[in-house]
Amino acid sequence: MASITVENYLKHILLLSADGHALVPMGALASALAVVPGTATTMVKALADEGFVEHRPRQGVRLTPGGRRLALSVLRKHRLVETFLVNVLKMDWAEVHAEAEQLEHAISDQVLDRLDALLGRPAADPHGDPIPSRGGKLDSQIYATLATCATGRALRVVRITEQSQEFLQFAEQNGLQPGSALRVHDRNLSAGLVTLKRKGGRPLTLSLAAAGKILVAPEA
Amino acid sequence: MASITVENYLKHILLLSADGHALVPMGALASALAVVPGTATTMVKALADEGFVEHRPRQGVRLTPGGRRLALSVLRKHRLVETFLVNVLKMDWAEVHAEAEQLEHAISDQVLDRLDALLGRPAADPHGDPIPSRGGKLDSQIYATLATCATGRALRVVRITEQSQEFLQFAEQNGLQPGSALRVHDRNLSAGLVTLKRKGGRPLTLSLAAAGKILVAPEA
DNA sequence: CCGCGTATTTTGAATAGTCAAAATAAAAGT
DNA sequence: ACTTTTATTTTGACTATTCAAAATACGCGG
Repeated sequence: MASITVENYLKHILLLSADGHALVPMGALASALAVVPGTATTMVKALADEGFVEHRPRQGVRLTPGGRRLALSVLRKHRLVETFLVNVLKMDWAEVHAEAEQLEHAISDQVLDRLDALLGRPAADPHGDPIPSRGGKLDSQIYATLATCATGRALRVVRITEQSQEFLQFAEQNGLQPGSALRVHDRNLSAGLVTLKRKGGRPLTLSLAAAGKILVAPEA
Repeated sequence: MASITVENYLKHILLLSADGHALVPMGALASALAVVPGTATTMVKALADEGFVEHRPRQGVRLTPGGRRLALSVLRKHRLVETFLVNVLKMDWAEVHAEAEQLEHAISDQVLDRLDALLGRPAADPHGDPIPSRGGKLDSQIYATLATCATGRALRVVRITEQSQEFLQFAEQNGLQPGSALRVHDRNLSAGLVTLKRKGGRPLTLSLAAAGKILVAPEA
């Protein structure tokens, strides 16, 4: 059985690697895990010995197929647990991340499967992040952000790419949950501001930095 | 934060201590936790340093009020999680113990409270064991067992005092879940056998040892 | 009171994961 | 090319938890 620590390392390598092939630099991994860089190096070498990752010294780490499989199963647990906490226990969208961080290591595949069925086998969690399938497929579509999409078109919020309480709470209070309908009214690059029109709401102005954290898709 | 190991030691001391005042011998604790006796001694001394237990060398351990509080909160988590797994996820009564063993250390008080509400604030788990209240009260009623109760009276199964898969499965297959109605038809101490009549079922014969693990209350 | 068996404690060593700080390699600037 | 900066790795040490095996204390039968 992989320890909680091992599961966390693998999950974060997966999350930082995006295309699943790029090398994740040690520094990035260490800071994601809140350990000093030396610790990450030591641990990554141990993971390499166990066949979970490939370590290119002074360049970074990459998951092996086996490591990826394990990482995806942890991520699946995390996102299904989040979905459960929000949809069934009615917890606040912005605060479930920390809870899931613990539960993802304690839940068995059996329990997870029941939970999945109870939730109706959802494809995405409440933040809009895709949930890996049981078979380990991750539907990673590329979306535009409010900072980059065309103005004027009808859009739908797909996902918030930021885990912090503050930001999620801010998004929620301004009606920017995944699923919300809106359009970009104006974008002023020199001022770094984006103005939105929400369906039946007052206009809202965001900084370009914040807008870049909100993924959107064109309204079907 | 108490580690998972600490939580487990405290929980088992609570479970082995019954009246909450008796000293738990090291050997019993060690075997409940599946560690060698020396390990239990070492750990108990550490727990004593942190104020969770009182250690009487060569006699045993006992929880301090602080240790008891923590132990009860772990036990509450364990039993509410079991209830959730059976009542909501429809898992098998006999297999939830091991699952809860993991989850009890990963679930926050906040999540637990929502779960408790979802379940209707139950007083006992699916095995019939009482669930400690949020305030840390444990309703520990003394029940008779099938090995000791009066014969002929209408009874109801209250609890199975045995965690093993085999036994729970056996009990389930023979209609001996908490709540089942039955009466003791005959008890033969010299042969070590107890014969039951279940409401609308064929008679069933149990060993005295097995009968002693099934707690019953007189039918209201 | 003495020796015996059993439960408990001690001692020494191992493992997993971590940090601090020194050493090193690679990248970047002049 | 030479120096500086920055990222990574190494080294030595520490904590929590565990085991194996040796030492010790306790209660019991004679």
